[in-house]
Amino acid sequence: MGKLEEAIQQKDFIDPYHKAVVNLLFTHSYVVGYQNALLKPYDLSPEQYNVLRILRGQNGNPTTVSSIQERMLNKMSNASRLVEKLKAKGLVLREECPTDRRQVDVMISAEGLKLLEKLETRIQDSNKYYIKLSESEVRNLNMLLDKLRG
Amino acid sequence: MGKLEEAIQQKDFIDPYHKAVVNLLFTHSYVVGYQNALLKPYDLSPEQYNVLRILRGQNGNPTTVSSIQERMLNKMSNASRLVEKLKAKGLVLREECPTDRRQVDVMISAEGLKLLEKLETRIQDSNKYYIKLSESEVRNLNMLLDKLRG
DNA sequence: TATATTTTTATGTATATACATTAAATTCAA
DNA sequence: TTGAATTTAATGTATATACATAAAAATATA
Repeated sequence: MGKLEEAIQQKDFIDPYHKAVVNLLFTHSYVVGYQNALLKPYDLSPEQYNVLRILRGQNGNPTTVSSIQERMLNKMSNASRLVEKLKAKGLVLREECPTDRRQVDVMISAEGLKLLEKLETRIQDSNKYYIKLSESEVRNLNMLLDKLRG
Repeated sequence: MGKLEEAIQQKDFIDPYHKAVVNLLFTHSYVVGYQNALLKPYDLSPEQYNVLRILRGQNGNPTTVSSIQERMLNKMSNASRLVEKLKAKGLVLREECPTDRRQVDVMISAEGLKLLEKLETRIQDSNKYYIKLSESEVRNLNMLLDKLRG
């Protein structure tokens, strides 16, 4: 795969910033491709997997839909419908919040936890396989992405 | 925005590789948000804009749909329908390839070129505004993304 | 307290994506 | 040279995304 210019046969970028935008979009597609392939047998999308992880991070405390939305990777996505899908698969529990009836309490189910556990090592192996960077380079990349967003 | 852990209130990543995946998805959403906002008044999606740039890069030579597909940022997207949209807006020309009737020759139109030109400086300014990295950091990021894909 | 404003979730809708399938044209091979 | 295999583009379909709007409940204000 290698250099962006060769991968997409484009070389007339406005400047390195524009190239970075294209590079991010292209690398995103590369990563999501592997994620989809791994998660598809389990009938999960990458964002659904992420929401399950968000819920597990609550250590048993219920979370509202808006709180999930804030933490989602795709800000404009739709937490409500996503939770609905996960509930239909039995991976989360959803019930009216007793203190505020507008809100909805969402929790990961035992089945959801089991699925996450089953996926953990597969994902770890997969990530290391297709991310062709050393650990220090990955840390550097994380630092730059954090800084990029300011 | 800053550090990923704070931005999405998640800190239990499997390892730096997994964090990089999440960071890429999140940063992608950040970037695409700005791209959408900029392009929306012109009724273009980021990938449509990219295809126009691919076509301009051909310097007047027609390109086939499969060739566009290969160069697109989103490998699984649908070049055929995207070209159809751009044609409906008068931004590209499309006609049967004379030497191979399966193929379709696509070219950017004068109107398409004019639109790209109009967008150029806006995009350049916008990119520099929301990518909060120095030029050397951006180059470093591009290098790491290229290397990531191997 | 009654009404307006805000918050929270759900829904509507157009577009985009992922992926399978179809249809037509070309190339390959018996 | 005829039929099989391949290539190319288009279409079908389910899901996801972007964004507007609606509906219900809570809070603020007159």
